[in-house]
Amino acid sequence: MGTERKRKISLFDVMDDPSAAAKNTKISGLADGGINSLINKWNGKPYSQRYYDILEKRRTLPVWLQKEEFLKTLNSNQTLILVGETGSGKTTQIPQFVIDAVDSETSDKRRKWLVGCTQPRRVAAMSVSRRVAEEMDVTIGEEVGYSIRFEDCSSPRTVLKYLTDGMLLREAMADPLLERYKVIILDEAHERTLATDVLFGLLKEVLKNRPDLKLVVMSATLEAEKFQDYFSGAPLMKVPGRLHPVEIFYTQEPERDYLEAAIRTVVQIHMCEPPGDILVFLTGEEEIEDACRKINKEVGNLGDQVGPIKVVPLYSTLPPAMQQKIFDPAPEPVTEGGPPGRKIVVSTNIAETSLTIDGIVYVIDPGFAKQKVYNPRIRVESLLVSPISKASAHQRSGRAGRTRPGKCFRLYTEKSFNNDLQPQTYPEILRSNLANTVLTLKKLGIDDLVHFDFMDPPAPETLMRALEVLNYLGALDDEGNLTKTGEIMSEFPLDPQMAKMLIVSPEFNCSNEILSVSAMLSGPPFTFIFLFLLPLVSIRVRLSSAVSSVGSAYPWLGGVLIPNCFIRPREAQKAADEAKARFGHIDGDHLTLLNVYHAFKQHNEDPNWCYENFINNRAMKSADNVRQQLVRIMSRFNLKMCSTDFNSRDYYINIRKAMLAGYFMQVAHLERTGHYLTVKDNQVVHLHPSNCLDHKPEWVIYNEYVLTSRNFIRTVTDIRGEWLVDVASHYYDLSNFPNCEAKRVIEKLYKKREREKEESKKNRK
DNA sequence: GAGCACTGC
Repeated sequence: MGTERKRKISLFDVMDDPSAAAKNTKISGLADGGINSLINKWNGKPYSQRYYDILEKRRTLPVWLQKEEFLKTLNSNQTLILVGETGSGKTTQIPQFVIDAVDSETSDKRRKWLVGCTQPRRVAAMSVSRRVAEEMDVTIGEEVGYSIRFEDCSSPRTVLKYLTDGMLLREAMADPLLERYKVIILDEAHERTLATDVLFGLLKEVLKNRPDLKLVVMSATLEAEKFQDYFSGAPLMKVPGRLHPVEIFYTQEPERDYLEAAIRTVVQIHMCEPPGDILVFLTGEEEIEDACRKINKEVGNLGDQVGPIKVVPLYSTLPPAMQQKIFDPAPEPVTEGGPPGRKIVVSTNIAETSLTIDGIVYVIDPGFAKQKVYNPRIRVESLLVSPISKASAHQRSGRAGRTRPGKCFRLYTEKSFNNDLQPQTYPEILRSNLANTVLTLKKLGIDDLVHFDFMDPPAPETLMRALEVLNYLGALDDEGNLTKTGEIMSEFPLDPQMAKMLIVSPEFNCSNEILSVSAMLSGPPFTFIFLFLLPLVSIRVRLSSAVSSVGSAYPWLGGVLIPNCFIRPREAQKAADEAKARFGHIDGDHLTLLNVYHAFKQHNEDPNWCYENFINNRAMKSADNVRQQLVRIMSRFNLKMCSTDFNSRDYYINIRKAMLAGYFMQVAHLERTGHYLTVKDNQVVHLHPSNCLDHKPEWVIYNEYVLTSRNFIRTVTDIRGEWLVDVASHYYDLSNFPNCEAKRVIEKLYKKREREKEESKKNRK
């Protein structure tokens, strides 16, 4: 042991590693020369005992065995690909290796350099940076920090910053060469989020212009060679993970009903397998709740011959208190020495990627997940239950081997796994509406999108659609160049339509109200579990997420997930509906949301008021947060905050007109047949039953097009046909309009306008 | 009269 340690010391002492000296001190009792090393070079304070305790554990991480190799490779290359499985320690250790190396070769001790490490999720950026600050024995926000939307926890002293990939993209908009950074680490690159994919292309350009910048791409398996090709043969390093073996079982025959098969498998495991918790992957809330009931019933029928079970559902919209239950221990045996209890977690993909549950020994994988697909032709996207990828299946099975050897039951045949599953899930950029992304790219100075070096180029049609939308919104001119309006739009963390509606809202004298509506329509109202208690050694961050996120991938409007501020508990649906009706505005759902926001403020943001009115307090707080951010951006561009007099007839009219100025491409017309057709695309759509209108308006704008049991438009507001002609005549240009009822109506409206003009002329004469 | 996989600025 001693020799091994000494060997390690000799390997690392090039790096001026204080821990090496500390080891020396400990082992041989030599304080000599170790005195300076007992001082933390980052903050000049003596190391705490805890530092050494953690260091001991850190050194056992697989990645430490390759520290020297890593630094050598990094030293002689501008780009490096690092592949590491779960438990290798790459997310926490590699960035520390990097800052040590940069520090030792920088003569300028004023340290005007920074190392950035991106994460796809905020929680990861926060928790990992906290952990690393602890490991380095510094205060979070000082030498080590993080930066996420709404929270910049870093200082001028910061040398290592964890940030979300989207945040780095935002920084690039202001600092196109990312000049603050010496090294950028793109972590979880295999997830291929929209932001990471854009960063790939951007960094490839930046590296050409900045020979002093280095890039480390960290990923979990499989696609590494693809990354290598993309980054012109950058060296590849592999770090082993640390997972227990997981035995994989397939079914002999394809299962007809995966839900039934999953439940059957749960029961069998519970009856026949040794103790250990079960994780079942299903596709959605309803299915999960259904499965939980059935599992309870079936195991209940078995009586006392089996141990007690605790069945826990898990999906993102579950209230946090309920989510917390996944960490409860398995139930105790009913009688002493009786059959042991078992916890059964029935979860969506959230457990595949974002969340880790320790103690899982058995995984049941039916092989399906809900995935978003985008069809640029009809500009509609929908959630489809579809087969997962091999990478995803691999990640799911890995969930069984966190604490000890486990088993994974795949409810499909081995042949099907080999032949039918695609290796990776399509990256988000191929499944998304790219209006927002294109706007960002334009702002980043990338003019030629066709020749932009995407790792996976999106369909030309998707890019064309995006350019078209941006042109209609006035963000791009006819040559495709960013306009002044486009510049401002790109600064808003919103989809282009919404950004446009905000920018023009002062002209309609209602920017205060449009700000509130926008905030209510955006923001992250999602509930998630936040874990402060991190495992000492390995910090888990999402490994593979073949079935991973789809960002701004909504039809038409490209990217607003309605935060449902209305709570509707199963046991109090009627009361909840009545409460909602009290906020209802007959002209539409947007105005209803405005009512809710105003009421929330009038009641001083009181959580009790929220509870009594079936309003989601978290969603409201989030909306308020978003609103504040939007206000700051508005002020930055001298956009006036104003309101029409509430008692004026025009109060709501102005708001509706301003909304139309952004959302004129999302209009539906009520046909004489009694159903709605979307304008120009002529898709038959239905008002979503959640709407609060008391009538069927002839024209509506809608915020969301959802394809479920029918084609629904959700969050709709009544507008007038005349406004189409007034506010968006460039889009409602009749020479470029498919022949339909709506066209004929608009034609009449134009003629009416003409007549009015004539008359007013006459009257003036 | 219906339902929401998961993220991000």
